[in-house]
Amino acid sequence: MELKVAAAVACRDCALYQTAKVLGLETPDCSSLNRVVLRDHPVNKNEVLYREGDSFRYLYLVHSGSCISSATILGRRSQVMGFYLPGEMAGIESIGQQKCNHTTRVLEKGSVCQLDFLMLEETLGKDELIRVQSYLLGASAIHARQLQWERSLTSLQTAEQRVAAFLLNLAGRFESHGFPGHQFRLPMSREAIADYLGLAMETVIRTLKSLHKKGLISSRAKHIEILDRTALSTLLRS
Amino acid sequence: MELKVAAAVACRDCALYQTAKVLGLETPDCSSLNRVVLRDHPVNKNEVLYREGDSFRYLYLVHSGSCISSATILGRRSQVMGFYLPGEMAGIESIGQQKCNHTTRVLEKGSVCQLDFLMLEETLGKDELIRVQSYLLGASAIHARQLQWERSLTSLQTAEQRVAAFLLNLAGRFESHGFPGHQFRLPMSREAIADYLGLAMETVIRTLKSLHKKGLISSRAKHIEILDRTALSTLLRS
DNA sequence: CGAGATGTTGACGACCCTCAAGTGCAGTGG
DNA sequence: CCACTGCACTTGAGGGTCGTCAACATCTCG
Repeated sequence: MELKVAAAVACRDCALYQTAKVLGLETPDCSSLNRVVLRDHPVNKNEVLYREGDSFRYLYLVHSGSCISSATILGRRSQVMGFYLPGEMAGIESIGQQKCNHTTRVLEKGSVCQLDFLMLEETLGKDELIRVQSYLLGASAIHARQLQWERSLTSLQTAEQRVAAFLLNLAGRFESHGFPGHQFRLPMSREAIADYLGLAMETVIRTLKSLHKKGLISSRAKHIEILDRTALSTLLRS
Repeated sequence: MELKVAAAVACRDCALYQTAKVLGLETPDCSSLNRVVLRDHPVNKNEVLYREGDSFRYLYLVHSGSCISSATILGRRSQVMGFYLPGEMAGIESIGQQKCNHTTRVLEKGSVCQLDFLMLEETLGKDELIRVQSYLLGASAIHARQLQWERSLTSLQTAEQRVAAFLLNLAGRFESHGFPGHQFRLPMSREAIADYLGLAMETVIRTLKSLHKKGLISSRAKHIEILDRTALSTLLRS
């Protein structure tokens, strides 16, 4: 409808590109890169990238579109664990393990680059391997920071705080990948947000409306505009 | 008072020992090991191992006693992020980053082994470095799994579910380090549990009492006994 | 023994989950 | 162009859970 953003990261802003760089795969003709990377592979809505229990093999860089990942934890029904925006890397949460512990599917159709993680380890020399591992440790750390952020949602008491934190987090992530952070399109349904935040869908809806009425955001369908970022942040400080 | 367990892991059950093994530092006289590891260093209650913002340098293996870590996230007051039991590694959450993002202090006095992470990287040869990095990726993955578990607390609706999940998690961790899982001493205060779980202290107390009355656990001061593990697990399945 | 920290209990009210009914929108086929 | 269907979203009413506050008990340690 309105601003149907064909949001896509430039390759140089892409995390996989960084990976490729540390690999020394940045040759002029990209021949080495092409051995381990499948580039700009189109994916359709609801397509599954990988499933819980699959043996771990690939990292996916979301080039355009977006993904949602879920997992069954604590023996409960599958829960939404996170979202992958353009420029972010899916599959990273399974590094260091035999099997994937998330199921990740496409939320909005787009394209992904795919890196064969196993072939990487087999193909590389020692020096390259050291750089790759070192890079992956850094990537794991970034993933861990996001996990810690999500973990701290537990201590946010009100639905208003959780929704505000969610919007600010999305804004920051969009910005860090080169998109405007004050105005964006929510890739996911209200229900997915609710599941992710541990709230009921109705509560998410009412909270968005309430923030809208207070003038802190504009929320119309999937289009979000952040009008008063400072006030939103202040909500979090208990 | 009662069963003042001098809970301490045997060195072979210790995560640092595993590290040392992958390092090839397992020489008969331990001379190499002693270069990077400070062993069995006694620590007192409330002693700070490292502080938020410190530059990252050491990994700590809790040998006996226990630790609590906290962080300021979302711009709020410091929040309890986790506990380190005997056999677990503190500091792992800062791997891949310049600075520590947690403050970790001693909850019950005991002793820790300390590994100089920076000296490690300087001292080692390529092959050793590859093994270390590979091991650390695995350790990060374990840490990430615990983070994911904690993250999923958000979706547990009732206080009863959160407390049950907490007790089961502790039980599992004690067991995986060679201690009985059905009966243990809580190292931390009710307040710390509450903060960790995102609940009020009073709620934690009432919930423990309620679980006690239902016959699922026995809770007397810091002493916990798990009487019906199956029923506790069932509580989590919504 | 006394003082401060930690833990416990009760009363009350706000917040949010549940359930249920209703609205808007996209895609389909006549 | 219109009805029709399905789905996501919205709105309202009611009740339970848990946070807050305040008083009190117990534990710990000098």
